[in-house]
Amino acid sequence: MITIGQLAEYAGVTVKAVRHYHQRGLLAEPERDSSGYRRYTAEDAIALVKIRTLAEAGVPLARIGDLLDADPDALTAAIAEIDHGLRERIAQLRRTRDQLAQLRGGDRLFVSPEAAALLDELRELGVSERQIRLERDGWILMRTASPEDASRWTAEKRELLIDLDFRALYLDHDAAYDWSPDDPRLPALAERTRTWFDDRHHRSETRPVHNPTIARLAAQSQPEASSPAWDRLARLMGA
Amino acid sequence: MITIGQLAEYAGVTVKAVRHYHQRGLLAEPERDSSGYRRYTAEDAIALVKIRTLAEAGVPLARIGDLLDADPDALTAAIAEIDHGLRERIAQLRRTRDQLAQLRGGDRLFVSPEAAALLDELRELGVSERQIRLERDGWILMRTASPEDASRWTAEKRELLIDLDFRALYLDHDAAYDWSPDDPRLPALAERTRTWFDDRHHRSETRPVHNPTIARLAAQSQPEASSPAWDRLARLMGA
DNA sequence: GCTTGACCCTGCCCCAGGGTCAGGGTTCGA
DNA sequence: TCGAACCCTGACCCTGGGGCAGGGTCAAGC
Repeated sequence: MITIGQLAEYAGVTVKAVRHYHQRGLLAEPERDSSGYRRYTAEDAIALVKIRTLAEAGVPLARIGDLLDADPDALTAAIAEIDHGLRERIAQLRRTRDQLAQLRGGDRLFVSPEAAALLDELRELGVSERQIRLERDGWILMRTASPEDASRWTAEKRELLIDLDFRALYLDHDAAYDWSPDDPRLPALAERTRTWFDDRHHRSETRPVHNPTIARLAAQSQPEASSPAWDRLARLMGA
Repeated sequence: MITIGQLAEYAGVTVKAVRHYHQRGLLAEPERDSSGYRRYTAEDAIALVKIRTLAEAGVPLARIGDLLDADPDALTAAIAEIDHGLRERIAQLRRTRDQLAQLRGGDRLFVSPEAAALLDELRELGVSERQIRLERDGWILMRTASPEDASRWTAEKRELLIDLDFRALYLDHDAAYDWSPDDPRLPALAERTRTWFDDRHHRSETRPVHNPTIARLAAQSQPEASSPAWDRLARLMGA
């Protein structure tokens, strides 16, 4: 006959946990000795190890209670199911480890793989970090609005980047961010941009990504989403 | 600017969880629109994904708060530590899977590997299941009293079992459990047992495991731990 | 015989990480 | 213009215990 402390240590749980299991009806209350202490037998130890094993597997205590006085077939089935859940949790934890590793840097955690690839391509092109942040945030917001559209548009934009003219325009717009709104290069840039759009339209290819909703989404996401020069550019192109 | 529902779906958490993170100060409260709705930016989405990633790794919310506004070096160190914990948890879950598999049968979960081997040997010898339960429960209780002693005694008992005389005695004591207390074979068995003990003692080998404390422990652990015939045997040997 | 430290008892409140419900107001698409 | 789907706050509930209070018990050493 052993005490609650010995029992708890045997099973590797706390005394408090044992009392908790009594309260929940998982473990039968044993006899008390003359001073009111609980006195346990080997059978209690066996029952407690079973409880602990199931609890460590993540089985809720309420279900452990049912399981322990279920018939062996039901127990076997339940164990198979619990084991399956365990395997899944292990897989999940492994995925979490991968994600954790990405937490220290990079955008892959926040955007789709396609968008991440797009951002990498822009980086390689020499686009400013400010502009890349802008792009990234735009894609994040787009995905919240419509993941499928965002995915499609990402692909389209990556195709567009094959076009050397588009690349040049993109880089120039990026550079123009910091220009003075009176910069004489702005009208020329606006003209080139408009011509490029018209060309594409004439060749009746897919319309480039310039959905106003998206533009608005992106624009409102950050204070740096516009600049005096860009505002001027927008007015010049809209005219 | 997105709503709380869109934000939550993006990060794969519930709306309630987002509000919870606000309350805990993990995620800054964003601006409200004219009707009091929270309006989020891409930066909030990024922050939320970070929070979720850490939370999924099992980091307590309070610590996540500290981590998010710690310097990058501290973050890197913390991530390494968290990843280590994650790896340990995966190993732990794997162990739990093994234990779970043993839950359906066998004693290996409850006794030391040595004691399990001893029980197997007894089974092979043809010892009754009742007696094996008795042995098992005895070892469980002994381990709660003194794991090292239990381990040593287990080894000694396994050595003893090599002795053919001891085996025969063990099996006869097992069989005697069900005899009538008046059975004429009892005195002879008691005599044989005593002779065997004396022989060992003369050869001054290690004293066999017959510590009274242990006997008492085992005896009190179960109602079937004694029988009329055994009681008689004990009296005969004690005389 | 007395003290000291390690146990044990019950009962209570506390924590994380939310879920759920109540009792509203808002927005949006058909 | 109406109903569905959102959003708001606040309050209570849940699991699996931890911690503490306030007290009783036991065994060892002096």
